[in-house]
Amino acid sequence: MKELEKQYNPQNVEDRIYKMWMDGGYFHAEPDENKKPYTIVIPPPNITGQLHMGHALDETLQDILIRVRRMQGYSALWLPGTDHASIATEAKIVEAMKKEGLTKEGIGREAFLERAWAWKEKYGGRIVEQLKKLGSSCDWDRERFTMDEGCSRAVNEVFVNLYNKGLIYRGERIINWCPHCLTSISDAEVDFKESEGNFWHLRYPLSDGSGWLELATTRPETMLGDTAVAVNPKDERYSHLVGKTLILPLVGREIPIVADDYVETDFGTGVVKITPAHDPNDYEVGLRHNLPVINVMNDDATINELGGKYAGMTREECRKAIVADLEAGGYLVRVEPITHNVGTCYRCGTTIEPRMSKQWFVKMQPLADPAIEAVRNKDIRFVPERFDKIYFNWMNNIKDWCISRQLWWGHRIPAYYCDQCGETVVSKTHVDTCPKCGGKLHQDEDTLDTWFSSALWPFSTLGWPDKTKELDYFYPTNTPVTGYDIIFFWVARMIFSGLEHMGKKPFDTVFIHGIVRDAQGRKMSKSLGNGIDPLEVINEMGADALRLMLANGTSPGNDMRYSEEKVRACRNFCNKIWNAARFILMNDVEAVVPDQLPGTLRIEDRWILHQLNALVGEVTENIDRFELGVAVGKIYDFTWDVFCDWYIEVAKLRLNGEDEQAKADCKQVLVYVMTGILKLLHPFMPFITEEIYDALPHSCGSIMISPFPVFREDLVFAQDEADFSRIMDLIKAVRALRSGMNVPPSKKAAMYIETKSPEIFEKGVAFIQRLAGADKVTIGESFEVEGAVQAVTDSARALIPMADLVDREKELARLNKELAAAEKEIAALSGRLSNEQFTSKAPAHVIEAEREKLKKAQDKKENIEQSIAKLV
RNA sequence: GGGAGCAUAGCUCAGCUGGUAGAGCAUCUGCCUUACAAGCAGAGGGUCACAGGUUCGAGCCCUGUUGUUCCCACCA
Repeated sequence: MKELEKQYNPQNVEDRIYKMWMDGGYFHAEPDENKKPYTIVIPPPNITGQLHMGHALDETLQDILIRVRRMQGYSALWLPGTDHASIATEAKIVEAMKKEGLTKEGIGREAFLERAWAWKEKYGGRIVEQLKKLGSSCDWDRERFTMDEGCSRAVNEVFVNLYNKGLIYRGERIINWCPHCLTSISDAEVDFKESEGNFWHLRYPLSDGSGWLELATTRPETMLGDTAVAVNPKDERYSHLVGKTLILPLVGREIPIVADDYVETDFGTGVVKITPAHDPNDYEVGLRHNLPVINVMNDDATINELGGKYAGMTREECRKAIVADLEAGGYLVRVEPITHNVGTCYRCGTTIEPRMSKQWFVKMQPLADPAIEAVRNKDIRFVPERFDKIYFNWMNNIKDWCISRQLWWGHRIPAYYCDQCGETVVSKTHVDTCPKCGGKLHQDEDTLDTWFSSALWPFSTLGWPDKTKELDYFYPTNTPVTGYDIIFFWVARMIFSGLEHMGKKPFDTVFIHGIVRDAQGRKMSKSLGNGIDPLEVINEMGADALRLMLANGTSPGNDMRYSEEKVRACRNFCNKIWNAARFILMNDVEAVVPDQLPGTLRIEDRWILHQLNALVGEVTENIDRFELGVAVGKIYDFTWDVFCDWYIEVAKLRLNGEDEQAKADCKQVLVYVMTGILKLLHPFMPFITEEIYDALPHSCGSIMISPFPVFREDLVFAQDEADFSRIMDLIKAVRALRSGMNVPPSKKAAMYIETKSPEIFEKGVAFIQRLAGADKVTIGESFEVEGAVQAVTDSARALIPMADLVDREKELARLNKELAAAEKEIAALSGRLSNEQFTSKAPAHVIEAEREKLKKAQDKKENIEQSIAKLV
């Protein structure tokens, strides 16, 4: 039998155990017709990423779910992998090249991609190694990468299918442009941030010299591209001007005054300058009124040659110059400070420039409809349910998805253009020659949005478009686990992609969690420097302590706060289990047969087995309902307050005794209950439970493949449970009494127990002696004891002769206080029970429970009264 | 402008379909009781944000108010 160290030391355990699991192949899942499948696909972390608390929470929750199902006999597949993260990775590589004095354009596409793959080889594995530190039981044999061959094939397949169905198209639209990343981004990738700005009130002169029109703008530099000014058609202030023209200040262009409903009469001056090339709303107005589109900016948001003397300036420089010139020209009326929302790039934070551009789009409406229906009819369910509203809101208002990126790192768009005739060919495989004219084809230079490939993750990773046995068995998957912040990016897109390409939903339940904040409730961020490194926490406290903290502290969909005290408390719990195990092992349990109970059970055995069994039932239910925090909280309480504080303490009586059979029986129960606890706890705390399981007599090679406990009718012992609780109540009452009188535990005293149920307390004599500081215990109906203090419960009175300590007046006061409390309870309960409304309307089990409580309160009151009588 | 979450002990949070409030940490008292001082035994501490309503009964359901956090839309 293995010896356990005095204190649990995770550093000595975790890596060794993880290796043992890997060597055993326990993480690997295969299609198995004798088992039910259970599948989770990991939200693929970025290859550039480093493990942070958000991952730690996400992975912990997934690992809990997958380990439970695996132990319950499912073929449980947790499919891992990483994301190429086009924009983030490319930015990092460009950054690194900059230090070498190189640019992307300088080295060219091919050389750049070589570097990128080298980068992936170097850093892509880092995050994977970090996931392992958490104990993640991913099937590493099936690890995938969004740009590996299979996933890339799926991407091309999807692109071509959607194109052929008319659901992917290329077009010139106004899109979100990041002047720093130099690429388009999707609507979902724009972060609106509140910022302080100005409302510049300008006046544009009428062409006929009859006066001015005042308007207000937050972006004066865009006036270079103005092609109209709009007013509301119902606005009587301006109706006489509609159709007239203005001379655009500084530029001199003649532009029309148009009427459009888009303009609100009560905002600003009720006049809007229209810049179709640089504002999505203006673009719409421009379409309706056939206005020219004048793009005055370059890719990097500097002013282009159409900007005349401002050409070459940045947006910011141009704004200053224009405002100064407008003021000098008498066109600036006033400047009004204003706070407004500015769109920024979610990757780099640069202000987005809306601009006209030719890009590829996914037509969303036909894809969104079935995706909405799947959630509406509960085919796919969000946990917690409220997130379906967020999903509906997004899906119902969805616009076409801009999927092309002006980046090199990613899936290159499988579209080819003919240099001769201009024909567009979209093909899964590389093509060189134009099918129409035989001319030379060149491939589109752009790549796809990184989320385009992650949208296919639940089936691309299982081998689609091939019909693999894995795809057949593991798809639809079951439970993606992710933060509410990526519902749009990932979850929504997996739903419509799965429905469209597989014809089946990608999963049934989306388990949503919140984000991990710092101790003050702030979001952890690099700029604040308040991030906590999970790896450091693991080093210091152990992975199990961190996992327990994350699991215990979370309720679905809600944010949580990280605090070191919480982890420390969990670390202490690890030590508690560890020491309970040490205690058991100290008692030479080699002969114990695992998973078996002794032929004869004592009252305390039945009590603990009843409690454990009830716990198993409850915990299983909680887990099925994704109430993981509640589940592990219950196991925690049972382990500490029930098993350690009571059962182990009473077990010592038999273990220290002479009766060898009793000793053996007790060890059997100890190991049985301990093993039950370890199994329940294993999904939450895999390392320590494995280490202890291995040290105890056990029946499986590893706890992670041992069967999860199930509720058993034959382990319900309600009567013993109730009887033992009565004994415990008396012990607690005596302890409280002694503590209140500052009697040290070492001071033993005789005890006379007056009770109507002597048979119960006869069974508890030894426990009372050990745990309530009694030496000789006598049980009967009534005793005459001089100078005794009395502890009263509903089923017994304990008289303890302590003449030197008894203060009659104090005793009387204490008992009267208890009497008053009992009477108050009786009044409340009997009031309720005599209320006909209550007895006729409340459910039977509630009434029964109330009667039971009343009975106990009355018994207790009677007992207190008798105790008082003895004092008088 | 639309929507959602949160508000419970000094702090951080549980409280599952309404049955009469819990944990961890902190505080106080007493204990080295041979698994554990990262521990053991006790104790104190809450008009469950506020105001109404439904109900025999509300922390939980409904309405409104306040505070707070967030999401979406977007303000020319």
